[in-house]
Amino acid sequence: MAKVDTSLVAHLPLFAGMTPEALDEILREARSARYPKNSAMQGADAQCFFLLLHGHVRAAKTTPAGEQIVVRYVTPGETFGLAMAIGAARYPATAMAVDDSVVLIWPTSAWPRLVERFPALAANTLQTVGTRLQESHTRILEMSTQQVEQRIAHALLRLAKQSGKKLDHGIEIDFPISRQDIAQMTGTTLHTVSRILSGWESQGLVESGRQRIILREPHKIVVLAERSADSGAA
Amino acid sequence: MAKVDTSLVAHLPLFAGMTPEALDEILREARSARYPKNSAMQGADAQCFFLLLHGHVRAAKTTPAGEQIVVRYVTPGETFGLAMAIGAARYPATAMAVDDSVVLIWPTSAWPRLVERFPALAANTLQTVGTRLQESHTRILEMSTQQVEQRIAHALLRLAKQSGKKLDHGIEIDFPISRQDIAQMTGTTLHTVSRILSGWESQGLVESGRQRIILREPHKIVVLAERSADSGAA
DNA sequence: GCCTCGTTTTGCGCTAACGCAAACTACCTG
DNA sequence: CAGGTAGTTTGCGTTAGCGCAAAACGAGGC
Repeated sequence: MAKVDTSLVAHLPLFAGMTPEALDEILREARSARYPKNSAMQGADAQCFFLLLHGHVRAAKTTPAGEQIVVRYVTPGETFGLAMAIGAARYPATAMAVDDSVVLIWPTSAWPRLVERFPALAANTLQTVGTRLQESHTRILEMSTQQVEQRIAHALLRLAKQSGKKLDHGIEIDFPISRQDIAQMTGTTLHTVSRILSGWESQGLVESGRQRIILREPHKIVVLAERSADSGAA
Repeated sequence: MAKVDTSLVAHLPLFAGMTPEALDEILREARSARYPKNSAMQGADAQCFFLLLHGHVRAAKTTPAGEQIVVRYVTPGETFGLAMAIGAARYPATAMAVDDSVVLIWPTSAWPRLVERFPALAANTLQTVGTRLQESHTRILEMSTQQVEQRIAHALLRLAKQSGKKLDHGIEIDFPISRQDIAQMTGTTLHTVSRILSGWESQGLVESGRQRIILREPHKIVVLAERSADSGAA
């Protein structure tokens, strides 16, 4: 098993406040793996937890009826599959690589030992889980109070912020994402997303194509996102 | 400052795996307070965190436009106002006692010390925050895929489960809750909630009045909750 | 017992968004 | 290069639920 270069991950919030030796010890328990684009990453029960090193991962939750929602897109440096840290035996969501991805993998069984030995690990994880909880609440707030157009605007701005590639003529979302995906992030249908993006495209706000979106006028999209339900159109 | 009886709180998940001495030491840092019905419990910045001993607390989040959503109802034994544990300087939500309530209060400043001294505290908190995160995701899933009637059914069943008082003719939700509150939990309007509850009432599923709801036929409400969008009506 | 205020109910019109269906397009495969 | 597949666009009819407004109700205060 190839050893992971600590310098690549030392700066991550997960490892904040840890000595190089501690980090080294933690990394020794991990193995790394590569997942090709569009491959599923998890089985039903939570035997591992992951740290994404490279690529992009989509975490989604499925209804009994088979409909899906996107819980989040994981970007490099983030952890996922933390079911066991919160005491769940099975993953609440499924993960799938949307791009060729590289991850570090720890067996779930290592977690209790690691936490006991390095309490900062629990504290750091608490921070990130807490942040995600707040983001969830924000999302619930948006779904409760905003129209679809505003929600899509917010979703795209968030994606651009966390995975945006700066171009000279805008910001491109740096992984393949379909209308359907955006619909599943905002609680609507791919049809509605398509209509709205088409509208934006004809106004020059975005440029988009097959699984590809470029924000040409991020500033104007911010305005759209913040426009309250009753502020008049056009 | 009156000392808190450890036996009242020793069994709480927050203190799982702690010695009586540790518990005692933690409780020594807390003070208790009583909040009358309908009083606000927090200022803007997160100077304290709370453990609810008695009563019921409503945690709500407000939009820039002044609309509110209910994040959750806190039941006795649960913590709230944990902003600092996740590194936030200000509360993301506001708390208000919906019943006469009694809480334990710790100063935010005590948290880092407590966590360092009792690592189990962080681990336990991680568990509860993680559980809440999952509940949030479930709520997002419901808002994305279910109709209002199903969402209301789920919300009431959840309330009944966590704060239901068993009567011989059903389950009563054990604190004052208005149509507006339910609307803010399910992402709809008080009008729609009222209409749906009226409908249920005329079918004998519930009995309700001013800030008061009794589930008369919990079983049938479960059926309603699980009915998928397309399953035909009556 | 009467008054007042907050909550709930209900009617009515409207529209944002869905759902279905069909056409179109880009990409990948053989 | 032809064919197939997955993603996207668009039209059209429908409707769940909103928004407004007014009335009815009920609880607590004076």
